[in-house]
Amino acid sequence: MEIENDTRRLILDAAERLFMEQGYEATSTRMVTAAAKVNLAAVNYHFGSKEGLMQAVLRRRLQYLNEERLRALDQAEAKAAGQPLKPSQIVDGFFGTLLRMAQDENAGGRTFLRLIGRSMSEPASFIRTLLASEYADVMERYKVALFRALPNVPQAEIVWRFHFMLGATSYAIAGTDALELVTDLHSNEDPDIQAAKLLDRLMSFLLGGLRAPLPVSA
Amino acid sequence: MEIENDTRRLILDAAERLFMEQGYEATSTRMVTAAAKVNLAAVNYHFGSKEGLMQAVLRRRLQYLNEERLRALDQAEAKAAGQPLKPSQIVDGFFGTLLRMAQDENAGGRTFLRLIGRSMSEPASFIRTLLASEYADVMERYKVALFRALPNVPQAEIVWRFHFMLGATSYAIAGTDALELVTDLHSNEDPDIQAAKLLDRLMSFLLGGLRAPLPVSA
DNA sequence: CATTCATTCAAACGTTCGTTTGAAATAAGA
DNA sequence: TCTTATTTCAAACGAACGTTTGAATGAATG
Repeated sequence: MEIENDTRRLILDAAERLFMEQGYEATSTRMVTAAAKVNLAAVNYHFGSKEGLMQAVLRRRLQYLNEERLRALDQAEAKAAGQPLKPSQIVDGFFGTLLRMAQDENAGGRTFLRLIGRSMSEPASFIRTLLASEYADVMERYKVALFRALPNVPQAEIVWRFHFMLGATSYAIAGTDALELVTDLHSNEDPDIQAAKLLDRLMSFLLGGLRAPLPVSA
Repeated sequence: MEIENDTRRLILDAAERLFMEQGYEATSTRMVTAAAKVNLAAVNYHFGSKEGLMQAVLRRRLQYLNEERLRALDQAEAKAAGQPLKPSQIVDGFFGTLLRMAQDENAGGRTFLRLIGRSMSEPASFIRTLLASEYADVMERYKVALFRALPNVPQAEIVWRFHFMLGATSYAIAGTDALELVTDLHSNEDPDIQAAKLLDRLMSFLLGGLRAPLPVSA
């Protein structure tokens, strides 16, 4: 009766959560199928392999995320009518779009957000290959926008700073666990408010870094 | 004839490199002992378990690193004679000390640098537990120094920004692989010069983020 | 030289892994 | 309704995993 296969979605949801919590290698197909309450063989039947499952998990969310990112950039550039964008607009289009997905449970919510943060540092090469190909277009567009927005900054420097921004972001969202390494803050706030505050805090930090004085050696 | 056991060091060196390249889960004890050219049982004989090996690998370098960090802070505070330090001094003491280790092959060099970057996002909980305990003292000292250096910034905000700095750094050093996701820069420069430039670039970015205007919601 | 101790070694342990199989169940099409 | 795909299922596959064992080896000690 369903348009979308039920078993597929159950597996994707369970895998998304488990890959987020334990990483790719430490998650077995048996854990996934047990959590999804489907037969063990269903992973290989529907996704071919564990690798294929991971790819499907990532792609399901990344496609929507990166479409939204391109849409945000299109919209800002249309409004700017040929003028360069402000760096804050660009940073918000890229990182703000990501963090706002955390408040959309249909788009994976915080689980997907943390999965993305973790996936960026997964060692398995097929994961980095997938991320690279899924990100290629959107990365190119945003790089060009930043080059235009910061014409006095060497392009190599901008690329580096983009890279630093990615790191700060993926690490910030990958784990509250890692955060507890740094602090012993415990908040009882509404998670949505927490997420909004994180976005504000992160945006300030990223923009400060992006617009910092150039290093002497550059 | 050796003071330090030879097999132990061979295993630690091989494990350091393999854990760095493939992560903890994806590295088997058989890979380690094969690379070290020692018997398979040597890991369990000398380190008790694979977990014990990972702990020894991390501890060997972290102890030296964090001693150096405390030394740098002691030295700067002695020279300041009670006055608060400059943020740049503190950031350099923490992150500069780390990045300068990359140029010291006796301290693990770039291999250890990248292992640290990767370990920060390893999912295995015993790794995060180890990192938390190894970092506890040094983190506390640096936090206090930052609080004093930035008396007008809410302490919670400083903790967050420390966290963002950790993320930007660990990600930046974890992989040239990940970097190639962002850019297609290929450099033929001397690795030492590259490392020095990375330090300059990263320091500029981190300081810019640390001193950025506060978010409106803060 | 005899003895003790730490280390190395080949072999095997039981477990878990990702994947495959072929039959049973269910849905769809003629 | 009969037939044909599609999907689910229990069971098993071989391979690789971390770890253990007990004998062989070597160095140090008396």
